[in-house]
Amino acid sequence: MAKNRRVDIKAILGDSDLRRKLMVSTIRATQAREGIETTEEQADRAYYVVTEAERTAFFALEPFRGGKRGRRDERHETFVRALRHATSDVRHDVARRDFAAIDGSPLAYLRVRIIAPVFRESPALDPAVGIAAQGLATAADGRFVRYFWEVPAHAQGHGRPWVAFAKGGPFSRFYADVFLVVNWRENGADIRALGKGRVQNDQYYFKPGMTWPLRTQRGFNLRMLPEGCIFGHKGPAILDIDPRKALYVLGIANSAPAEFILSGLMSFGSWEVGVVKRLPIPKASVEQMQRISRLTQSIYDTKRRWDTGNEVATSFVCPWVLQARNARSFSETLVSAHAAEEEGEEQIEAMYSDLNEESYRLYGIADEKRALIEAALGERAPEILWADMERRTAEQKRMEHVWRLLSYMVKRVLEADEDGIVPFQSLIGDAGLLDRIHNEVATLFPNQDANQVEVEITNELKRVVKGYKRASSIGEWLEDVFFDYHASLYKKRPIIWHIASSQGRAPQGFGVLCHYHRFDANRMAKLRAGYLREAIETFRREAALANQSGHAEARIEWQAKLEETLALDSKLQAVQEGRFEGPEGGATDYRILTPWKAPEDRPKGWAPDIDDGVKVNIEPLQKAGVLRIRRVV
DNA sequence: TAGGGGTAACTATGAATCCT
DNA sequence: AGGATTCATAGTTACCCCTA
Repeated sequence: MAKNRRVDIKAILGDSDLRRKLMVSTIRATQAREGIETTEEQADRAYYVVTEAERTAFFALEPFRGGKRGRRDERHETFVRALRHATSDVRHDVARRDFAAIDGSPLAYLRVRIIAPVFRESPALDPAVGIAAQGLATAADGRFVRYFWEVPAHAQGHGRPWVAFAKGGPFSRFYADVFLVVNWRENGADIRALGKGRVQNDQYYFKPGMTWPLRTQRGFNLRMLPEGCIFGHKGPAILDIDPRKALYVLGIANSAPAEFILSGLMSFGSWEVGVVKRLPIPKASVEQMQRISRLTQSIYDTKRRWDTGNEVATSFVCPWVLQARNARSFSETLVSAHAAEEEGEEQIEAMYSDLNEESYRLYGIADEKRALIEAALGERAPEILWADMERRTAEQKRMEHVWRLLSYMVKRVLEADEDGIVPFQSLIGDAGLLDRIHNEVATLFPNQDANQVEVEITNELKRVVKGYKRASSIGEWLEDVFFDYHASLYKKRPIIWHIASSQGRAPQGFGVLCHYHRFDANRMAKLRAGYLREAIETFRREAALANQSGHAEARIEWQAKLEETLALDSKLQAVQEGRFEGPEGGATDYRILTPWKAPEDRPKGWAPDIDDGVKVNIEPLQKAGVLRIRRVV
């Protein structure tokens, strides 16, 4: 893709000579387009008048419009009086430089001239093709909103306690995963009971439509809203759309000319409902409509298909590298995953460019005006397939693929495990994590030699790539890198918890991975009485053995592991009991302190309520310092 | 009640700088 | 040199309030 940097506007405007030169030539060019010959001198004089004269007058005539309560329109008279300074509070003289400070203001008049015909010829989105409305505001998102992975799948869906919730989110046109859920027990009884939130337009909840993030600096971006979701105040929606026109509207609204029109309508940095309602939707022939719809559908499909490889998307199937076909080695797999991404991205770029072409045509905007619009829009956010990895190098993407694969294998191991607790080292009757990962490799790469794949994975992990911690083996990666990566992939709401006897990259005497969904009071007891007890006994035995056989160094090593693990056990005991001393919520308060629950309703000891979310439940473990990384939330 | 608006705070990122 | 830390910035979110 060609790199075209934007002109440094600030530098030009900061230099008065440059500014003058630029403006004088622009004035002459603009006049010439209207068929008026202008000499350099004349243009220079005009420039002097509007800039050096320093002030621009604004007249606030709106209050004199009349009409409403049978009052006469007095704007003319007021205007004349204001010219003579006969009235106050009507005329406002504003310094030119203040005016210029408002982003885009120099283009406002131009904008009106360009888009006025569009408004005359095309009906507004609402009510012509659908209705636009704000949605649910919980007023306590921390209490009512979760990432979908935080709550069990069987509790999610329309008619269940947790419902998919579209509330803005990162920039993405056409398609965006709805990765949040909102507590909608008994029709949102808890949210309504709190009384602070706003349950608005709920007759439209669960209907299919489109939604957009209210505030984004990267431009207007509309996406499909699947059936069965609730939409939010800051994630408003367009609903009740004729299904035959839905894709057409989605395509048009995401086009460059639509963004230009919308940005002319917005007064502040929000794509308010009122702004989107007024977007003119051009009339189109059946063929034109089909063409736009086809392009839109293709971009949507491509983006959605890509998301099936994203572990933290609701549509996840398996990571991208496992979707690669016909690869004979792991490194070929990586190459093919990258090729698939590049190909998809090229396709959506091309389709988006076609869509823009078609949209300009439908809006009746010809080349000359189009050039002005494109200049005003500047460089628009490109269509990107792997948005999380925008502006990353091929090396970084390659490493990300490797980490995602390992992450997926850990997830599978934890989900398959009967108690959801997997120790790093093998204990009696329980294979260690590394062995199980090995089995996963064999299962997931049935046509390749598992050992060979592991060697290749290890070679990848050894590479030095910016932003990725180097690891010299899969085991090291699992111990030192996995949890940190998992916590950031899962946006500080990890569901696999790495409990260890030491933090950071220090070698761990003892470590386990626990699946948060199943890590209840019983599993905590089992962790201590089973896994930890067994490790402690082993370390004690080995220390004694080493002592007997005179291996002083080995004895010291086993002794250190033993002490570390005993310390871990006593920290876990504090969490298990919900011990607290000192001030409430202080550093030595190891209770689960659900902020929205009264002290008597909070869990007693380690009895986490999954509905309270990861943030609240992981806190005591973090405080006790039993997690592999110091800070998760 | 619903739409609109202001702004502090948070978060991710990347460059610069410091530390070992 | 490589990692950790700091700082600045842009983009986004949370919270609160106003008004028709």
